[in-house]
Amino acid sequence: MPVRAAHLKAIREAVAAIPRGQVCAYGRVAEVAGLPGRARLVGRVLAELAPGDNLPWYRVVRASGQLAFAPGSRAFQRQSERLAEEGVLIHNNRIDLNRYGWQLTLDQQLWGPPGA
DNA sequence: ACATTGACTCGCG
DNA sequence: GCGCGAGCCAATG
Repeated sequence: MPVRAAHLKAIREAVAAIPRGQVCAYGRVAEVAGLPGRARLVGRVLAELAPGDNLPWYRVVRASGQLAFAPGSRAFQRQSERLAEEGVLIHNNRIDLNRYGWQLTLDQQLWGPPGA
């Protein structure tokens, strides 16, 4: 298997799949992309996006709920704004993943995926 | 070829 | 919650 082009595509698709108004951790994006354990690769890909890229990069956050940028930095503010536009609010520099995290609903967790 | 550096994460104490 | 160490691995110097 090749190393890069395929991974890039998979990661972009995973990010694009994050629903509006929700966020997803780097590690989970990697998993969805079929690259478990490769959260840093996701970060690297996002770091190299062109300015006009449509990918919703701002929906990707740390597993802790914090943004990947230093609080107060320009990048941090940009991301905060984009998220706020979708109703994702940050308190004490972190996002409530139980509320905005892209994850299975409680029912799905308890009952398993439909049809399984 | 080696060392450092990240938009990361997890387990342990 | 925090610091540490260990994985992770492509890019950079």
